[in-house]
Amino acid sequence: MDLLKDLPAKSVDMIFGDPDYNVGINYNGKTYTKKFNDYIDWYIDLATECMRVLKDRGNAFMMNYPKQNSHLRVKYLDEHFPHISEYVWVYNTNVGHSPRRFTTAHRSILHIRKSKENKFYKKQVAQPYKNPTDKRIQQNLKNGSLGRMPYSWMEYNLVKNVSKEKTMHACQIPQQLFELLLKSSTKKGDTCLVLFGGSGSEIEVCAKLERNFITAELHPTYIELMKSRLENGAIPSKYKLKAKA
Amino acid sequence: MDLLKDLPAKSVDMIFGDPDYNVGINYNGKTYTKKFNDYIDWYIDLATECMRVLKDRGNAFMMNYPKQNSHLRVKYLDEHFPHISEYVWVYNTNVGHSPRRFTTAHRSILHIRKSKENKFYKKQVAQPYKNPTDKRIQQNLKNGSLGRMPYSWMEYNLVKNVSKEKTMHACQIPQQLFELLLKSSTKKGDTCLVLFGGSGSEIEVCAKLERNFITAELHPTYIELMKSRLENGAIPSKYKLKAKA
DNA sequence: GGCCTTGTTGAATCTCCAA
DNA sequence: ATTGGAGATTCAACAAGGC
Repeated sequence: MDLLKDLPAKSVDMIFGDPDYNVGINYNGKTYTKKFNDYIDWYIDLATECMRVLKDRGNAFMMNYPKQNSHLRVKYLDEHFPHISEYVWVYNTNVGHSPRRFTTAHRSILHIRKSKENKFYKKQVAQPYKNPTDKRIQQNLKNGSLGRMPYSWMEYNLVKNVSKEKTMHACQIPQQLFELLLKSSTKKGDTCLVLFGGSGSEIEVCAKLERNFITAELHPTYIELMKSRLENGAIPSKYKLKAKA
Repeated sequence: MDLLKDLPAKSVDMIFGDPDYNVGINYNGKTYTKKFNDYIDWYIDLATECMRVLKDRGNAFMMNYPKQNSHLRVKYLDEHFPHISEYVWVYNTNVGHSPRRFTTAHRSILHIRKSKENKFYKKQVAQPYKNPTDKRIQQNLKNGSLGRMPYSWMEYNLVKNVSKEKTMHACQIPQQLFELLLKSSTKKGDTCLVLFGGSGSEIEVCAKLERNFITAELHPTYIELMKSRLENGAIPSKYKLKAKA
């Protein structure tokens, strides 16, 4: 948060926030649970700073559970920003099958724009058509169309424990998901602010796609992880990494 | 709304609400905000009455766009009911592709329970397993398991113009979606309250599955439609149909 | 390579017990 | 009485490994 306050206003093109959800998960020995209302107050402060550092035509994405994002939206965002969309990341899961309600298997992502004139690069995130054999679709493809626009919902698998992508970090999001959001809202050389770098998987994507990044992560162990990941992956060191230990 | 106020407290097992979403009308800034707030006030009143008539162990489902449901939840539901889940209905679409954000292709469904002890019938809505060839899954099936629990998100196609299910009503929801919710929360002979019967497709499902129903629809034309649908479908007249014209 | 089998584990949820 | 947090429970999905 201190790092965030030091950043100049209107300085970043894209923000991705995937904070702790306040559900008592153990992050390498530490848990960070607060009362719900305190958590929301903190979340609003965080979002306020984010919106300050975001450029007027930039895009911010905040991921959380639906309830938390509803409160952020109603108690803060909707009062200040008229252009907000909600997206959902949906996935399959094999845990937590409650007998009295449906199992939670999605997250909310709020897309906040400061103006209607936000920069957005639809063509960079074209998705494969659902029915590529359709005659009209084939005509589209022949005419140079790269695919359909993404919808407000996207399905990606959770990063499973056994997956190669998986690190020691407790709750990684799939790189593909972040890549979609990043590509949709930035071009090469643009600056992306990743709140809570976590395991560094977002940073890796930024580097691969040649976006500059700024990140903050509280946990020293994760910082080491991120650093080594960047080095071992032979990622050019010109990308700036700020870390708050 | 008047009909709703006439219903006795704690008298229905399940409520499904799919109200008008208050969209399609462009007001300029301030007017929009006022109209939106008026809408939310109305929506809260509606939900308040619903929760009054719902049995203690019943289930209510309110469908709307994410923003509207966020406001309902934060400004009313979360203050009174601790057991709320948000589900999403996701679908494919080929309209409304905005160049500056992802196309809205999902709706929010709030599942409100008055207590943790709500009646819920998991077995009636078992879904197919994702990997039915797994030996352990096959063992489950052999032991009488009907499948896995549904997740918090479900994909069903929109009711298209060309579909047989389609009537003249503007925005029908798929019968399968309603069927899932109905089966999960009621048994034969239970009573279901359908707010805004619309074209009567929900009523048809209630009748088919032998649930009693109560509904209200403002538009006389739709009431005629519903009636003829029931009659032509040779549906027993024991099911009570209240209509407010 | 595909197909079958098995290992592994959970930003899920439930159940206690203590404050 | 309520709340809340730690620990136990559960089970189905993914990945990997073997044939």
